[in-house]
Amino acid sequence: MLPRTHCGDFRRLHIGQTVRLSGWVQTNRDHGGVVFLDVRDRSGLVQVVVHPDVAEVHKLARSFRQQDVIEVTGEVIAREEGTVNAKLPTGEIEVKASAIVVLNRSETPPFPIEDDVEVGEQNRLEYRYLDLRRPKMQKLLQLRHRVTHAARNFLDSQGFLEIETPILNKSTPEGARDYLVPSRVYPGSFYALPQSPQIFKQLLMVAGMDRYYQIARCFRDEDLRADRQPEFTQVDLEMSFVQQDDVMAAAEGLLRAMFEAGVGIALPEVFPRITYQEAMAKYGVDRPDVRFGLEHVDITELMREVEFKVFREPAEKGGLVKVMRVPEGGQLSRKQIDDYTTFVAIYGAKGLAWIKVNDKDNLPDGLQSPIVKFLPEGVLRRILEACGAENGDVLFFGAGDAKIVNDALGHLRVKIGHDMGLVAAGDHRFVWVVDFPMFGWNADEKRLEALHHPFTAPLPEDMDKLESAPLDMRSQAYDLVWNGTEIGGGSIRIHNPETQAKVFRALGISDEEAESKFGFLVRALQYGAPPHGGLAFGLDRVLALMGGVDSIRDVIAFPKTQKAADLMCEAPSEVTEAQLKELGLRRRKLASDA
RNA sequence: GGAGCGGUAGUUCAGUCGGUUAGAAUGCCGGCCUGUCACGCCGGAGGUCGCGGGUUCGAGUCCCGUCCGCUCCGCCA
Repeated sequence: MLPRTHCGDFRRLHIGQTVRLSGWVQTNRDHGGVVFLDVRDRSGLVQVVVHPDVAEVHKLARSFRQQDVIEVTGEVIAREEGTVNAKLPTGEIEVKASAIVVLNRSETPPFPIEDDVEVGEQNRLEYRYLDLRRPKMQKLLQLRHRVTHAARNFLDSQGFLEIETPILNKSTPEGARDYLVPSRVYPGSFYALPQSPQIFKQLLMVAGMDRYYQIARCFRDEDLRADRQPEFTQVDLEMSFVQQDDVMAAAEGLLRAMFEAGVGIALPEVFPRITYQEAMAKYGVDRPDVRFGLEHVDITELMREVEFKVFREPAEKGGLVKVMRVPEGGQLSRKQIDDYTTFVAIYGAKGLAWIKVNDKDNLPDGLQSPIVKFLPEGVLRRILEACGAENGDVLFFGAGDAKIVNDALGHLRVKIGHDMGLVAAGDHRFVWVVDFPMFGWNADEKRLEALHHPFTAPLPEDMDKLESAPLDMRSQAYDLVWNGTEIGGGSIRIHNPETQAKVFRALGISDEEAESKFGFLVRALQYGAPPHGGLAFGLDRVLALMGGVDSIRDVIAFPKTQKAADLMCEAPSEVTEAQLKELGLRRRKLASDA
């Protein structure tokens, strides 16, 4: 029996060699005398030629349809570098078939199994096994394999142990909504699927495992986006006896290995860092895209004295006034500016003030703007100086609540950066964002909440602010940002029980509550927990960016829709009355039951 | 919870101001063609215009509701 040859292995073949290929019939063209079969497997496409003089094979070959599965035995009669036919767009090899075995027939597929054919998402997801047969999807899953394989190799080489943690967990408060699994043995009680292996990896550090990693599935029952699925994968790691720099260095090494394997690009040894505060000030977001400028300038102080209420009131009442200079933005049409105004409204901005700088040495007449008449000449001059305006620029202003101003101008900055072609193709910029605030303010519940998670260690020098000024406290948390997308994040954890108790109290978690919800962690910290910290990469996001696709669905073999449904197997689905009864649950009364 | 876009042949789409029998491309089926490779030529089949209701002499088209897909806001420690 001949060894099977992958279509993509044709470079190893030589003319005259007898080969056996198997795969799917991509096209079948019959030209009266000769049948041309394009046969594809995951590694490539070859053209098989069946001559009428091979009678029984010829008759069979004519009957094939798209996606029939066949096995062909034949002689290699041409290669691209060969002599017979120099142009073979279907592959670089031509095989003259002497025998064909039909392994299976196929229905006509519901959509073409080809790249560059627009197919609706609904069809792709319902027939995912056919969608995945397309070469592009094959390549994306191959990319995923290479990257995870490289991650495992790298982490293994650094002494990390791959350890699995439970999928059935205790539900914890805080954080995302849990997916719940009812317990049969304890009717009325539930497990929760892990939002991340966070607590378990900390317990593994207490357990002396020193360096842990896991390519971990995580579950969050929240509304979805192009970059958010109900279940997703993290490359999760944790290290003992380390400080922030050690974790970041390990993460940089890991990412370098993943990048090299995934896209063959060598990343720098060390990634630049920016503080959270600086990121928010310059870019309005905690995940800055640093491939282009358009930085923000805070002019709140300048606005305290002006008459213009729209700018003065935020300055007086703890809000924010920012300007973003767009070089050469003076060419923007009124319609484009109106579109940007509509755009910032998404983020709650009530308007978008602008000034076109026609002649900066002639104030105020050299400025074209609906708001110039409200601002004194001296203030205008200082605004222009503050942002370094030149003739031909446009300045956009945001004024109001700090979050809204930052959201609006932050997103506007990215949009204009793309619209004006400031983003160079193939440019990859990584930046660490460090010194995150320890807490955020939950206005609805009127309490502090953990910005990262409640186990994150504060910066030691900020510890004394815990009672006096908790919102000014910074943590030892860090995020890694790639071209404006957060691809990973982590922190140094709290490793002594006293500090952990203080942080719980600051978060409004009573000692009793802490005991009932995190008691096992607190108890573990009491038994000599080593200093530790770690990080997790969002694998799906990393792969989507590497693969140049817009949605993480394209790098997940069997993803779900925006409403968290699996269109292929029709999950979720109702279960039988008997199953529910065993769980002590009752079927929800449906309108159709009435 | 909210905003926007979409749903018409197997697929991707067009369908004007509400007006005759809802079209195109591709795929599919049949026939022809001795080297094709987006092959070509001839013929054919294929439609619950997402679903329900309303307005109208008349609805793919207008209105209301609803379901599904996508993008975004909220949400996502």
